[in-house]
Amino acid sequence: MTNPIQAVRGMNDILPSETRLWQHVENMLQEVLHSYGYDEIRLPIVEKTELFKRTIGEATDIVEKEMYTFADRNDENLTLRPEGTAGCVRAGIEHGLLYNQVQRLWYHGSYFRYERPQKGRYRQFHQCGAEVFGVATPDADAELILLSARIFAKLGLGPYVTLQVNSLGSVEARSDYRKHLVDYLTTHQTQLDTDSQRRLTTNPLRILDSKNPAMQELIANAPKLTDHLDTESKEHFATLQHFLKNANIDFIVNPCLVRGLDYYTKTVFEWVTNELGAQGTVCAGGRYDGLVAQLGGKPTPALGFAIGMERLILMLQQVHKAPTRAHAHIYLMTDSDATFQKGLEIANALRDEFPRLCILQHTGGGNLKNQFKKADKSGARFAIIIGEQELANQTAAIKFLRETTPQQTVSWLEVPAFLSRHLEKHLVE
RNA sequence: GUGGAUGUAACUCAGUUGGUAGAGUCCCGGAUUGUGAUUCCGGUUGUCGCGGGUUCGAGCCCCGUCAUUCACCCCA
Repeated sequence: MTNPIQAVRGMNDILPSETRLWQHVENMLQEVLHSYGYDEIRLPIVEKTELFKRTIGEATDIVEKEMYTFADRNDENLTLRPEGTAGCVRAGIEHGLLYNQVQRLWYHGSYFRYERPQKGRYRQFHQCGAEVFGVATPDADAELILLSARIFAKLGLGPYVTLQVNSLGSVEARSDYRKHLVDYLTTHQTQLDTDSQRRLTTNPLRILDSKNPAMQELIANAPKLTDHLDTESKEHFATLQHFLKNANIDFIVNPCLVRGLDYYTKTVFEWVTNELGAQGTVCAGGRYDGLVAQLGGKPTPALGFAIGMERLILMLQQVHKAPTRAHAHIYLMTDSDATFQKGLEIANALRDEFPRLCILQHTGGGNLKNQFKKADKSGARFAIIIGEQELANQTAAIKFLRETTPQQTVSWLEVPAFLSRHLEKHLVE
């Protein structure tokens, strides 16, 4: 045997034992988003590199060292998308979706970042994102957060997540604050750890987010972003909190919450959990009022969030013990070419009659004992046996695999009626 | 990019100071030539991640490498 080729590091196969759960989560997300009036948009996986450099920020880790970037055959510089907002805004501008209108969009797909894989963090990962364009007022922020809260509630994850919110203020207020913070930190430079020394020039706001216990006192005494907010942002943030309280959404204001991407303004929020080890953020988002104009569109306020699908799935697997296997409902067995042929006919007739049923017809030969073993494993409630005897009599033997009711023999024509009598209603409607 | 842990059967894992590769589950056959999940009997699991080195001899010791995993960094 030659050496088997393995998957690329950090890029995972989602196996049949997991896809049920993925489908369940995806269906639920789609349902909730639709119920809030969001429309799906499907976007390319590859964009021009320039798009991400201009939106995410040239000095961020994502752009500096985590992008899968390559030149195509025409020497165009392209990148596998590391996040969704940039492409969504690009498409919105390109197709005139953002001009003088309110637009609610959602999307779902694969993203790529070249990082060391870890629990809840992979090189190819999946996000489900939602974006709202054209609303400047904090009611949109509130609605978006409520939508995310509904998703966690519907998945039964409410008790395991907490909502953190903060406001970064306007672009001007933020850069003003940044100056104050850098001044403060520079005077205490000797107390900074090596990571923070580096961040002092690249991304000083992130120092507030440091996990190093030795840094906490220094951070606690640092100038507060809240004290440097512009009046409009303050009011915006206050109104948002008011809406959230009245909607009975629990949240905590975390003044140290700083998102990693450059384009955020005013509201930022994260849903975090303790169930995932170091990767606690399962959903994150915020407002980015400047981005549309920055990419050449008419100035348009906007906001959105993204959910990390792998993290959501990991949480569900950890918190509930979700059944993940598909169950057959009926296992159909035969014992010769002629009976197999008849079995195909009967199975297809049943599929016409009951589209929801999963009918597994045995293939691969073997005696009946063997076939019954497989039938048992399939999870089916009924085994339908078409042997030579049944073929001659135009009947089917139907055995109850999960209860002690004795096996019955019914004519071919009566099989559908038998099943509608005995199977759960939702399967045979 | 940095640090720790782990790679033995399809799966979960043993493997003694270095001396012929093990168990359970699964799978297959039989007890029951047309009836499963229980029971009993029998059987197949293998480049011990890969490549070097030390040794009479390496799953075990040494070096390298790849992968997985956890954490840092960063982020969903």
